[in-house]
Amino acid sequence: MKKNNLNLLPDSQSTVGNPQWIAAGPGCVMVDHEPASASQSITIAVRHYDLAATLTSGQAFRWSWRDNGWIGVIGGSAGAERSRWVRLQLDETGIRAETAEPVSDWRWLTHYLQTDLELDPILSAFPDDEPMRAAVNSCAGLRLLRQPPWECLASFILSSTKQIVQIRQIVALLCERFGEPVPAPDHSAFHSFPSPERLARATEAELRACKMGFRAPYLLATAQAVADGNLHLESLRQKPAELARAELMQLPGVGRKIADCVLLFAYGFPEVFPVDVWVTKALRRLYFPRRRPKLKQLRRFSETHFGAHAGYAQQYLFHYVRTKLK
DNA sequence: GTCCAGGTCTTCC
DNA sequence: GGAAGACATGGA
Repeated sequence: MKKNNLNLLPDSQSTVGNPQWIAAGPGCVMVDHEPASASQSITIAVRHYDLAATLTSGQAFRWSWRDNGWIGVIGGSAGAERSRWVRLQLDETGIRAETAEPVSDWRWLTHYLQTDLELDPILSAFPDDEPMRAAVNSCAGLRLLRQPPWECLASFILSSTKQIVQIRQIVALLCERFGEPVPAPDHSAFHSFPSPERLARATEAELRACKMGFRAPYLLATAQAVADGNLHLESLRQKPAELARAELMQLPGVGRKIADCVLLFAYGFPEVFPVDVWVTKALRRLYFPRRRPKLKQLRRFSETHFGAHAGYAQQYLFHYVRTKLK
């Protein structure tokens, strides 16, 4: 995986208004923004943030590198906030963000990117062993995003036995066909992630036409469950991880692994450690090279070995094994 | 052409 | 409870 070098990206200037500054990240204080200072660009001061690794490490599936920036659409939670087109660039001062329309409150972005999170205490809490040292050294600055639960849940239902590049294709088709248009520069076409209500009205055949195969009935039934109020995604935030996981696993097509991805990438439960084929490979190769522990044994090991920030440790191992140990 | 992909579900023992 | 096979599709 190609990493962003701080010196690679040009420090282009905004053509609309003056950019705002947010001081964030380790040792910095978040500045509160009042509606009076609406702007279409901002620079968020961060340290230890590998934007490329973070946006391409299999957490989110809608980011693409174009015109010297990372283009994406960030949606709100529970439909309460609109979706916005955004371009991100990393330079020596931080993450520069551009939007298509003026923004007065940028917390939707800093929350998504988790730019106010101090990374060092998390890395320091990892177990002091060779695999973790190697994983951290190979992708220092990798972060966990905080995604809208519905988009995260639906995307990971589509992820089963799919390569990340294919998940991206399916999600792109789904957004194009069922999402709402989102304002973007030059009248280019971007769409929101479709709501559960919209997908609940789709037919299985329409969903299959997005190349999701046998996952179509799972996505449809889950969209209907959420749209009908049988599962309140927002209420899961307040629950213990075990209860939230059990509720998610009631949904069709959602097993332990997909539930854990949602708990980690959308709700931010720090101790949750999703075990997929790559993490299984990493754990067996790095921690049990002479045995071949079963999935259940690996889960038990991961629950005790990686500590309070096991979720972060998992993402480092996942990215490490995918990019360096293939 | 074959293998495999950020799995889950059903069936069978 | 655990193993095995089915499920769609396309990249490598």
